[in-house]
Amino acid sequence: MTNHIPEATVARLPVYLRSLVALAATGPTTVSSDVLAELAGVNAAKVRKDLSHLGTHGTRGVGYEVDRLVFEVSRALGVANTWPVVVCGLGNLGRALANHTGFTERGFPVLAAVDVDPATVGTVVDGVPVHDPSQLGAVVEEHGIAIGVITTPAEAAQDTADRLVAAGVRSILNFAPTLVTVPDDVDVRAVDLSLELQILGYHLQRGVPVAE
Amino acid sequence: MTNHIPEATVARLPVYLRSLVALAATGPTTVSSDVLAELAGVNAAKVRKDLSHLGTHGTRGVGYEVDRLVFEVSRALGVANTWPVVVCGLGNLGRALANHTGFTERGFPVLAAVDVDPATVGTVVDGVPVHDPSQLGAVVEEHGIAIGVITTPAEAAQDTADRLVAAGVRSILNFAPTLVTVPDDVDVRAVDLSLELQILGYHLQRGVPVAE
DNA sequence: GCTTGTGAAGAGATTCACAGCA
DNA sequence: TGCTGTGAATCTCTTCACAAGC
Repeated sequence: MTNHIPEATVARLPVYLRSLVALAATGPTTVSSDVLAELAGVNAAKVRKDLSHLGTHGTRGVGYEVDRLVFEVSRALGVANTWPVVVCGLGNLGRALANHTGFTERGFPVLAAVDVDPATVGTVVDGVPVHDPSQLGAVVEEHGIAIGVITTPAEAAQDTADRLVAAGVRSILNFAPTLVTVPDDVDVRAVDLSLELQILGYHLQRGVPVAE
Repeated sequence: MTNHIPEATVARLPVYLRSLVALAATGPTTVSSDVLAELAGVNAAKVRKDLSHLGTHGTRGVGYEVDRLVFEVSRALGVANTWPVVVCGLGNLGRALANHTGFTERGFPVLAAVDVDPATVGTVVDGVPVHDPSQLGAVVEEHGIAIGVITTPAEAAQDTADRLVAAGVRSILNFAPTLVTVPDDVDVRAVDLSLELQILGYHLQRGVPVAE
């Protein structure tokens, strides 16, 4: 039932949710696995199997009720929760993320930032107060920070991760192009922008496109 | 041999390369699969199997020669090539990426940008000339653009992708939170920043950390 | 009719475990 | 002895295909 959703499915749930919300805005009250598959860019069997992990009930011959599906996917993802975020490192990327409206919209408000630059510490950038890294503990406690985003240079990433962990943060999104090591009970996801380009470059070089 | 490297391996090659380059800077001339595994955050058997796809030759009892491995991984990835990039959409994220030094360093110089804002079209932002979307064809031709990065709002993403494809671009990195549909011979990779946070949020809500 | 839900088959990736070699 | 290279086993995810039900 709702227990133990495979990781591959979890990674697709936000995509379904996105598609369903967009669909709901355009009218239809029910949707078939075929249509949802098209909207999400996957195949219909996968949609059905994924949704079956939520203990959903579509109607044979008809499809799924859109509103109910939005509710069930949202609940599975825990979208009702709000998880405050701290952005660590206000370079170009950090600033862009601190200012990214999509985060707040989806329940991930950026409530604080930290940076080593004494000139920015103490100021408010795009509505986000900037603190010194040494203050992370207090910042996390004050704002109930649940997620740390690392946008420092690679050299500072591990130190930043250590500070986040020490401050009690157990979820980290790491944009620095380096591995960060954390205790087992901390969840790290890495996003390496250059890596994505390198993968595209690999295919370009081989002249072999990949349908996706 | 060098033919047909599994996608999962391709996705790890840049990580190995990153680790190897960092390692080379610190001294050792050889590296075992064990050590490389540690640096890259994977396990040793995976490293060996991945490298075997490159037709590498380590030395039993010793390990791999670092320089040679850097060369072989680089060649497999086609890192010697330079792939010019156009950034489409100069919002916060687009600006950050246009200005991202890591791209140029790794062979993906951002040579042009496009944006719908008439006030920025014709100007140069952080050394990158900004054009009108209608000029994409000319821009691609002039700079030999190989990769298009989409950082527009979701509503404009499909239109932008269509223009890129029409201009002859066959590799797209899509940051817009929506599916873009392209012909089979075009390679699209999607990076959805909110999606990454939603996956972290899922684990938070379940209280179950994931070792990674 | 049409579409779900799901066992079973298939494909791919990971890990094991060990023979082979320096 | 130490470490690679790799078949075999295992695990995970995907896809097929069809019975069940509206």
